[in-house]
Amino acid sequence: MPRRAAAESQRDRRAEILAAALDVFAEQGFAAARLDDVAAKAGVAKGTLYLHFASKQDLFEKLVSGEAAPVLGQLEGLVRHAHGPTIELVAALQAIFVREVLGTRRKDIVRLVISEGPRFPAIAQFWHREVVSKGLAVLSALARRAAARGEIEGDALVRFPHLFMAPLLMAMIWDGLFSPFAPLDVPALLQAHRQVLFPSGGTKP
Amino acid sequence: MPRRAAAESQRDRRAEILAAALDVFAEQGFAAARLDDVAAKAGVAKGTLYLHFASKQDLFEKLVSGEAAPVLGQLEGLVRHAHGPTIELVAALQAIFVREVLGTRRKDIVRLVISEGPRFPAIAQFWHREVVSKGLAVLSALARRAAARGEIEGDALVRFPHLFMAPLLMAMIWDGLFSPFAPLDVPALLQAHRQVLFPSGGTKP
DNA sequence: CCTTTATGACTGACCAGTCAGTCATAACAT
DNA sequence: ATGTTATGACTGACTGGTCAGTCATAAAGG
Repeated sequence: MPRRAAAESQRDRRAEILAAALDVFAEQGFAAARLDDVAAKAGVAKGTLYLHFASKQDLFEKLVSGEAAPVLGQLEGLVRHAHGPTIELVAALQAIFVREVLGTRRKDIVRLVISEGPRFPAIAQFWHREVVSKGLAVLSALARRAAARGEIEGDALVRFPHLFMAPLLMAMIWDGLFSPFAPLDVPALLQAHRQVLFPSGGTKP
Repeated sequence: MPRRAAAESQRDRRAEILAAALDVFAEQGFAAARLDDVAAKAGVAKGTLYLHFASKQDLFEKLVSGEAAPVLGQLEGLVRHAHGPTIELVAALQAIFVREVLGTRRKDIVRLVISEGPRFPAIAQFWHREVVSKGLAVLSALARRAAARGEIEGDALVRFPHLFMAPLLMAMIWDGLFSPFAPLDVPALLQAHRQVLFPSGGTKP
């Protein structure tokens, strides 16, 4: 086998293991997850896990630290090359979040960070530095743009872009907890949120 | 010991065990929590736990199902006997939440429900029925009141009272994850949220 | 005494992590 | 081409430690 192909199959293996690990960790949580299950789901022997990751914790940390960048990139690009009413921009950002996070297994990563983060300070810190603070900076810029265009009043959203995120976070948690017996109409929730954020319908009052 | 006193000391024991269990479960999560630790912290032997609870899971379920009612009662009372601008009512509700949930170990209960709920459908269902849906009903009534007084526009908050709760939820999660290295100014966040909800400052435009 | 309540040593299942051994493929030799 | 040796990814039975739950025994209460 040429060196290139070997390196590729190596990466594939690793990716398979990470995918299996996501399944198992998302379903069981860190402590209850069994590496035998991860190995079985990945179609490898347990020993193989240890050729790619140093320990259960290492596997977990690699898993939740791996998927961060691309979505943030999309958001940043959208805001940087923005034109038109900010309410439409917000709708587009929300749609990206719904499609790329709520609609994929990335939501499970976020839920794992929320659930297990308190016991893994390194993960919490990484996520705050690499994801949360960057995301909030983008949203704050968005709020500044809306204020400059006269679409919103006050500096509340510039100082606390968290207020953009909060309903998205709630949707994610609701989905994990209650959706089997009390589903939440997320698009309607987000539309309602835009109504609240832009009471005049997105135009200068 | 008269029957009354015996029953009381029985209840005290139980309360001590539940308090210790909250400490341990909140710190470790369900799976990693050790009942030896709970017993030690409660000052009893491990066998004693099984005189009060049938199993680890039973203890956990009793723990997260026990603390729900009183706070909701406060909220309901406040809204029922309301007078004055709704923005002040909202500020009062938020203050209750900060004092009675964020400021106590009740926040740990909520975090446990969020983290472990997906693996304990009975708990998720109980909380949705007894806490979440009741809380949302109160908040929806609040929104209807504000709309009737002309303090807000549209029906977004009536249909999705979730939008009241979302920042409180975010504050709770942020506190558990990031507060050691990136504390959040919760009162300022909530004030900003009120600014967004009541753009005209709480008076009819 | 006799009942109720509490104890903590014990058991058995469970699981992270190990490591001696296998085998497909690569590299080299003829 | 064909045979020979080297490599290292992969395997899975095994080990040692952990912990939920039990139960024979002891204390406390009346």
